[in-house]
Amino acid sequence: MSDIDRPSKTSTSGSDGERARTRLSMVDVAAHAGVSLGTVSNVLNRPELVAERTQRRVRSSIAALGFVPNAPARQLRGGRSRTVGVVVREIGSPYFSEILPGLESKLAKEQFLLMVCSSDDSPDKEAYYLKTLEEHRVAGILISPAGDDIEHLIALRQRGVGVVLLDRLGVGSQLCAVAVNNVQGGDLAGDHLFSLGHRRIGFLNGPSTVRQCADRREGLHRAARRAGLDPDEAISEITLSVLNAQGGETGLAQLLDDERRPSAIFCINDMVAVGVLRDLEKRGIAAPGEMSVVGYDDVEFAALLSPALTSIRMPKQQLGQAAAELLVTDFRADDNHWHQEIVFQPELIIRASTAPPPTSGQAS
Amino acid sequence: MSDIDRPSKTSTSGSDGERARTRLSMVDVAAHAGVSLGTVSNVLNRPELVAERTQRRVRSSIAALGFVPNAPARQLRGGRSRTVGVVVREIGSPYFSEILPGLESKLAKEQFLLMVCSSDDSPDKEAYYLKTLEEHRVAGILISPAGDDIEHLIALRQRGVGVVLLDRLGVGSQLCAVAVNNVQGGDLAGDHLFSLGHRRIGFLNGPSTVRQCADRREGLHRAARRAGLDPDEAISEITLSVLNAQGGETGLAQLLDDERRPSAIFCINDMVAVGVLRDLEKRGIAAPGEMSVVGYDDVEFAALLSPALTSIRMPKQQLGQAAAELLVTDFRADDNHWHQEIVFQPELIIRASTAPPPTSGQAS
DNA sequence: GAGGGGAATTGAAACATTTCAACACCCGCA
DNA sequence: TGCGGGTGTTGAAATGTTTCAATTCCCCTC
Repeated sequence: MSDIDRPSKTSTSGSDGERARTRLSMVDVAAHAGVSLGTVSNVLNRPELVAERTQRRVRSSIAALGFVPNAPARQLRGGRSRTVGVVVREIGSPYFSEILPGLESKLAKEQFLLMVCSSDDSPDKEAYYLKTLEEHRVAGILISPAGDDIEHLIALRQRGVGVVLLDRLGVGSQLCAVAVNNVQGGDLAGDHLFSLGHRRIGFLNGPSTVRQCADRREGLHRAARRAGLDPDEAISEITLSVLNAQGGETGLAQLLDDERRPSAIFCINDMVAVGVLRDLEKRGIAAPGEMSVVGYDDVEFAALLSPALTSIRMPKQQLGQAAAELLVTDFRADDNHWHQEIVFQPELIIRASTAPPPTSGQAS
Repeated sequence: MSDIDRPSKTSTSGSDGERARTRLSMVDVAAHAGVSLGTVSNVLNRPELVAERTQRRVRSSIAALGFVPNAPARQLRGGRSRTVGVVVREIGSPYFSEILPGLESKLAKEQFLLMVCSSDDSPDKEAYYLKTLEEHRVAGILISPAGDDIEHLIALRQRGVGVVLLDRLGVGSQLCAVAVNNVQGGDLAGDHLFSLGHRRIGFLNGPSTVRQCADRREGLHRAARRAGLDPDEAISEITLSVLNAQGGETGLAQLLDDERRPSAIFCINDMVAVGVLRDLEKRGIAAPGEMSVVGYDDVEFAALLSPALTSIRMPKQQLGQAAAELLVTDFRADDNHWHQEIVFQPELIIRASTAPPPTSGQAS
């Protein structure tokens, strides 16, 4: 139990000189079956052109030799590939891991293989991955962009790569996109807190270069104004560099140090909220008694936290599926293709982490 | 808020006749720069052979034309590719999404691209993906196998594809493997419960065709015997077909119907435990007062459940990283390569979901 | 002024496919 | 007997690279 960091390495027998030197090619199959190269290809790609008898012969040669077609070579001549790239901002986040299954199931059905990349919110790493994916001649790319600028994605599209924005709208609709209305999400959260009577709320946001973050802030401000408050007065925003539980803890510390401590906190995602809740408990501050907390994304376990987390639900499964569908139709629509934007609406899920502020002030 | 299922589709302007017809190749670059094809290739692959002046000329032609190398063609001639396949059992599970980052970061550093596949525990789907990955000539495959049989993986290895078992040991060490000792994990959980005084525990297990499940059961039985109990008496095992919260709820229902209701439940993973906790609360059964619960995996949010979940921690980050490292050395070790198995030890994390049984019976 | 040697460049073969025009064969019909 | 028309099959070109032996060029030395 204590040697968790000291894995037991067990080097065991078995040097393998067995690695196949050279792979078999269709030429070998053709020779073995006594037919021409073209016929083997036809058996594989247009069997209706080949006589029954010949087909059987070729197929049994394939099986006998253990021939495995070479997809790259195939693609070289044939053109399009059956591969799509997925570039997410943080592969480990529950948010993306709840989107991925929707993507995967849809694309697997269409026989696509997924190349999954994590930009870790770095535009450089994103650029590197995009370049690499383009070199691999993927049929399309699903991406949740790291930065605000998406010119490079439009250019990519013009070079013939299908592009669908995930969780983000394009500018001037030059790209297909699937997104959730983040302004609305921020508004819902703010509206909920303000109408509970909160007059000053902390906002643990991500960098505003991330579009989602900027949008949610806008929604939050809108809700404040609608409640008759000055956003700059009512909202104390802190920019986190890491959007996980750790970030939530450091953000909370800053908010508590504030001379005008807020009575509620809106967190940019559920992981941040988790950190806040965890730290509130450690500090002996009651939630929601002394401090209300709202999360974002409504990941699967949000309902199971203590207290159960009020959050903004994103239809993640649908998001993934819709994106995959858009990409697939993008392929099919050979020429005159119209860019589509699908916008889902988020939903406020009220649970146990929000309540009116301790000394319910001047409610409007 | 109510139209979450009715996304607003906004078809907008922009049919693009812009799609590039034919891609440029190195031949075009060569022509533009006034050099031969071979020189362009050298600039890209062995710049030390090419004169400064020429390099500059070629590079500026590449930039001017917007040339993008063709990775498949490259691979065709060059041999090995920079792609690895990852086949997990359930892409959406928090368990795998906590392993993936470790893999990704390590392999990204080595300039590999990840093809991620989800077998959904179906050997057929797994076989399909393995075939497809092999056709793509991936350099290697990291896999958490769906079934017990891994002969096909050994064969794959012999055909020259690097294979590393993830979260599972091979038989007779014919493959590299990274795993956590599951027998030990089951033992830890059982030992904890039995020494708390529980004499009958429910075990929500997965299908025993899954090796991990069989191993954990073995550990659990071992702990029972060590506590002087007959495993068949002391353990009431239920096989779940789906290992998520839903499965946990249905499993709990069965355990409660049992004429000899257990006083504790050991769940095959944390998601199942989540379902159990959720349903216990719904039924008004106190945890851990009336029913103790132990999870497995110790996913990130286990500590945040209510009550905080006692669980078996797997070093997931390290698991991913170690697997990636093993695969990379597998590539480098050209010939006489020794298969390595790295076994991590799990750790019991005691939190608030376990306690002595209500009427502490005859403690040994 | 001839020859040697190193650096830079070239040309062609090779990689494993797909595609397509051309060919062979067989059958029925005039 | 010759001929048209399928149906199957073939051969060769094309795809975008890498690799490597061969070649050119230039400078230096004797």
